[in-house]
Amino acid sequence: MVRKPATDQQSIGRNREAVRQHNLSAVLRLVHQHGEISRSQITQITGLNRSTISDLVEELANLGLVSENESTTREGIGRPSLLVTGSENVVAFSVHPELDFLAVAAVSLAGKLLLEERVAFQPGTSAQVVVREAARLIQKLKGALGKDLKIVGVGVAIPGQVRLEDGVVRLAPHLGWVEVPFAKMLEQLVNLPVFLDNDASLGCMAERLYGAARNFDDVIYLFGGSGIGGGVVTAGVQLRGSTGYACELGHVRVSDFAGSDYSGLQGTVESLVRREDLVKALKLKTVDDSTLENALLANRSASVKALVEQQIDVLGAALANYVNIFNPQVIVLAGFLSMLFYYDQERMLLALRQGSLAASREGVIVRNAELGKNLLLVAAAELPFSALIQAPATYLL
Amino acid sequence: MVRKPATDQQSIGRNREAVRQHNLSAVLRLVHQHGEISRSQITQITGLNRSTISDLVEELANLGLVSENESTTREGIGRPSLLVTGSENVVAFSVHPELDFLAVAAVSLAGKLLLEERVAFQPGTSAQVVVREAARLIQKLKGALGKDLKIVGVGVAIPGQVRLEDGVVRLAPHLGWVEVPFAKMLEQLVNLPVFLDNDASLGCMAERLYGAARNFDDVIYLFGGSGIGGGVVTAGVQLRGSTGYACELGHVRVSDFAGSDYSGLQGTVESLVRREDLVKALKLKTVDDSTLENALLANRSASVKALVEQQIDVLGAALANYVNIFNPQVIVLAGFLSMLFYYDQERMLLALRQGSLAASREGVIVRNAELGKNLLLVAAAELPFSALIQAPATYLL
DNA sequence: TTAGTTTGTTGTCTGTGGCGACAATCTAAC
DNA sequence: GTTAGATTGTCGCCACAGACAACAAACTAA
Repeated sequence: MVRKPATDQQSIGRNREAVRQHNLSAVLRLVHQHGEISRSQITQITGLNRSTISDLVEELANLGLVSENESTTREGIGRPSLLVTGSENVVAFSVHPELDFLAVAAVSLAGKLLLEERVAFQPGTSAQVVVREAARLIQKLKGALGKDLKIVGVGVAIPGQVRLEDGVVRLAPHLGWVEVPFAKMLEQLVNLPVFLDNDASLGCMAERLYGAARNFDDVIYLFGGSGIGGGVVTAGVQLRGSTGYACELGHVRVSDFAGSDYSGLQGTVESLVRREDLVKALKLKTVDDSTLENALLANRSASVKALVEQQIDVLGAALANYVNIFNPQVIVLAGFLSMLFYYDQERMLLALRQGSLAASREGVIVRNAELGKNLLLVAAAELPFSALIQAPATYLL
Repeated sequence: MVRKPATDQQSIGRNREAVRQHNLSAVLRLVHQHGEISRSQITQITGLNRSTISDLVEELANLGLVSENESTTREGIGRPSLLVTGSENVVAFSVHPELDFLAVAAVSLAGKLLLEERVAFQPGTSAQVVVREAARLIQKLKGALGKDLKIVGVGVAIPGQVRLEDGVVRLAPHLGWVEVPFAKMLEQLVNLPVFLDNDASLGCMAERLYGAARNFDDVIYLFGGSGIGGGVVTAGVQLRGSTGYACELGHVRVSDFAGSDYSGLQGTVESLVRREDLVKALKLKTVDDSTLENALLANRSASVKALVEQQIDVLGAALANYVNIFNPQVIVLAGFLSMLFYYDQERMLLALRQGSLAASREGVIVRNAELGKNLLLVAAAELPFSALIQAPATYLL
């Protein structure tokens, strides 16, 4: 039951069925994205007729995907419009394996994180064990959620490269996984469709839907953890590449420097902008982001300052490259990269300016991410949801 | 009458009109791309019913956009299908200003280059003069083409950055143009809608439609002339960026080298892989591509070899960056970059391998461009044609 | 309470694509 | 040359999604 993540595949010809499916899909997408939206808003946004929207919403309600409620707030003139809400009974599970923990959550179609479980792991735990544990936690959550549920599937955020077609983890350097058929393994245990994606791509999607890149159609997202991952949205569409391995923004070479990154490449951003170098320079052991940030801002030593500034310069040059390539509207920095930006905003922007073409960088906004650590759990659930939204009438059979 | 180049803007809701327009558009696009295509092929590709296709083709024929002819070749079993051809009476003009010449052509909807005019110019000629000359040549071609014409518009290939919305040339370093409202200027003289685009983007589009990247949906195109320009297609869509200045692949920094490129950026591909360095090293004056290639391959001096190999290494590293970022299916090298690839294919591929992630580069094909110097004239005509194809029923009023 | 506004509902209409039957026109085999 | 088989074009009819108009419902503002 391995399935591709839903891409907006539009066959060339368009027939009646396709229209109906598209419109159902459009309405459900609006409901899902807004959490709660009035019929009249749907009418406005889609451009369809009132009666058509009425019909579409009724069909979605019959499918058990949305529910209609009378508005509670009294605002505006005229008859109040009915509010359409994503059903709380339609849920997806999300799974997020990381270096030293595993997180599993249940998320409702309305976008609410219903339940969450976290388990600590030894670094280097095998995929086998992680999959088993994920399956166990999913069963546990399923039990806790009650009976009347429609379960859409499982979304997994992987810190590494994923083959989207069949959910194989090609390489997750920090986890030490190579060619792990994660989706297949987990599907056999939970008997649900499992979708995988790269964590940074999901982070990008989440920031675009709910965070710092909301309402932008051309976004660059950079996440700094143990390595540096990236996500790109152009013209409102997530960049994936021919086989799903695009957006390796951390592995872009910007220098002749001979040090190498986690994947053995030289002179890349990831090899020059390293969280562990900061941790080491600050003589810390802890790996908590906020602790690191506080220590960084409190520290006054020249050597630390030089290191940070060097990282800022490299990151700024990398951003300039992305700007020349993508001409984005907004660049969102997440993880420890946020600290670098906060540390000396002007310096980073200067490096960006120096390396980019005037026209390309015009109007570019650089800002820090808004969403916290639950980001990825909500975003991963988006994978099965988007498959559902793609084909609302048929997906749940 | 300035217009945006057509982007596949689909409003969220889909009504009957939109369906009809989309299907008309899809059929016309197929006819245009294939030049000549049978009804049954259209039926297969679109997935629509025979009778629907019949209806759609009839409507397009009534609009004067296509014509139907009986097949001349006798192939296959069953009743032979009617061939649908783009009308020869529907034409677009294309304009290509370069450093030392101006080319203007008339291209039919069937994709045939009907007529062409070339005029030599002094480098540094003002935009005013170029526009006037372009208008004169367009009028001349119009006169030569006869009476029964439907003229779709004018497409212009600019060697520089273009604001797509209103056709302003922001910066064309080799021409010495800054902030030139080229589209507006030309429209006032010829009274036709004028569309501008970057030359490398158009080259990319042309190679994808008719050349080395045919049938690929994830393409990177690099053109080496006096500078280096790029074009990118991802998931079948041309990358444009938020305001149209994306794909400046030549201005991507890959080194700490302090030399700067035409736009003053340091360590970029364009600053390290320079055609004029090759010309100088070979002690040539001529700037013809084939002469340069012959001289390069004939030369045996160690210093030239070192220079070429250095350029190959830099270009390979840049390609590796693009591969990590875009995960393409094919990389197409055009202009003098073709020579570098031809000179030592293995060396360039080695550099690519060394700088890219294994998964990202899997299956990537590197090849030279196929289309010659008329490439851009045909591609530029694509701009007004794609506006027509976007709205076949209404575009010509 | 009334006028004005906006929205939901219902029944009807329109237009586009699907479908089946039949004719047209080919190839292949005898 | 003839016939069987296959594919395609055409025509008439049907189904169905969305548009539209009229009316009812439910609000605000005066």
